[in-house]
Amino acid sequence: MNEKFCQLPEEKQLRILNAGFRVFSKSPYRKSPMNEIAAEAGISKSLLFFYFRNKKELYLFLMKRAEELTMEYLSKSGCYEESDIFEMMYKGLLAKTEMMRKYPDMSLFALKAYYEEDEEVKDELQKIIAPYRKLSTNKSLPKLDPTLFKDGLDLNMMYQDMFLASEGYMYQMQNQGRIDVDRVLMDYRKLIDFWKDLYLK
Amino acid sequence: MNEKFCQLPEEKQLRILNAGFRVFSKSPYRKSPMNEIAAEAGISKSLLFFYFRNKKELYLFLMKRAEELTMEYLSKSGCYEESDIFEMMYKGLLAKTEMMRKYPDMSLFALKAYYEEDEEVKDELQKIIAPYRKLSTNKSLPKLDPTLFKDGLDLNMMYQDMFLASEGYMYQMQNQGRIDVDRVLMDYRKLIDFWKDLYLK
DNA sequence: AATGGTATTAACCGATTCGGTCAATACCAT
DNA sequence: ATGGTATTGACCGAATCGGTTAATACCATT
Repeated sequence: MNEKFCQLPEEKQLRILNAGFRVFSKSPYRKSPMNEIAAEAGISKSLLFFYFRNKKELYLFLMKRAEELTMEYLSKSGCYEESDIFEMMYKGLLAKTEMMRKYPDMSLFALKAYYEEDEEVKDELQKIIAPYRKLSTNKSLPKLDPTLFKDGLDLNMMYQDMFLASEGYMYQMQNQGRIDVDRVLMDYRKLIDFWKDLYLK
Repeated sequence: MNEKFCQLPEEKQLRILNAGFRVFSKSPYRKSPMNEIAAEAGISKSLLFFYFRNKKELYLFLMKRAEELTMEYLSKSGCYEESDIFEMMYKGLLAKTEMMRKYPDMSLFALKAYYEEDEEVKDELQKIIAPYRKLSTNKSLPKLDPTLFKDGLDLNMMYQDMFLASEGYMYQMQNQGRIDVDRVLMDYRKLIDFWKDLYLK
């Protein structure tokens, strides 16, 4: 990546980043042309090639950024320090919605990159993705104090229920073109409170 | 579509259908080449053009088939006649998993087609999709007998929870290359039973 | 107004890919 | 051998691709 790119005003950087996320999220690597990205960003193809030597460099740069931003937003959300599992999930989704507000296509891009198999980028991509992989470990149940929950409750099933519903939530959000972030958050908050009432003593 | 296509042995028809679903589900219409579909199906491009006059015809044919098959599988599952909401959801997902067994990429194809905006197919596509649209109305709560459920339970929230978790389930399934259908069904059954225990009196 | 450095682009290139055609071939029963 | 059918390789013109380069627009300083 050309150093000049970092010196760009943030608004322009964002436009280019999001254009890249957008185009690469809609087609596989090979089928995602640079001129489309340039057009989407409102700059010429030549300028895009000035900032990034070639397509591969741009693609890997985007993946690296996606990983960095995800880590940053998640840790900034404080969801890791949260001991209350309900608030932990809420903070997690809060972080994701804020990311979607600023980078609407980043998570879709990352998901697609996760399964990208093009020889030209496959190997180097995997190295960048590695930290991402550990992150998806939160499918499994964290440690909980059983005395806080209703007697006889299967904590594993409870967590699976909540985890899946959250995934479903994100899924629904992505399949909507425009996202009313505040509305989404309110709905999710209601769901969390519903669970608290349902599961806690 | 050429009449000869219908006279093909089912195995070969299936190969071609699934190849189409697969390729079109990975890229937008414009970026999905016929020769890739042919190769995936194990036939020559010429033969594919013998069965379908052009790309547009194949694409629209696939969408029509996807819609027919979905309707067929769903009504055959008996989920519409089911009065027990839990069993209704189970039967619904059962139908979907059976579809995924036979047509692994069909639902992804349909989802992508849902948002396809290419001028070449957009208008005619919308006509075919119309029935599909009504189907997604089941986001809203069906009528339920409140006396069956635990007192004070917010039925609307309950349904939203279950609906979202089911969506999350499908989502997870699709992002796995190969699907262990039986395993998936067993897990979902456990989830349903968990809900029954949780929500019913 | 001339200068010079920087940001940006239009025009171009060779290679590849695309949708689609068609004449030729493989296959198979008679 | 024959004749019909299923299937393909080779080909076409047009478009698209990644990438280069020489030219231009822009802007502050003199």
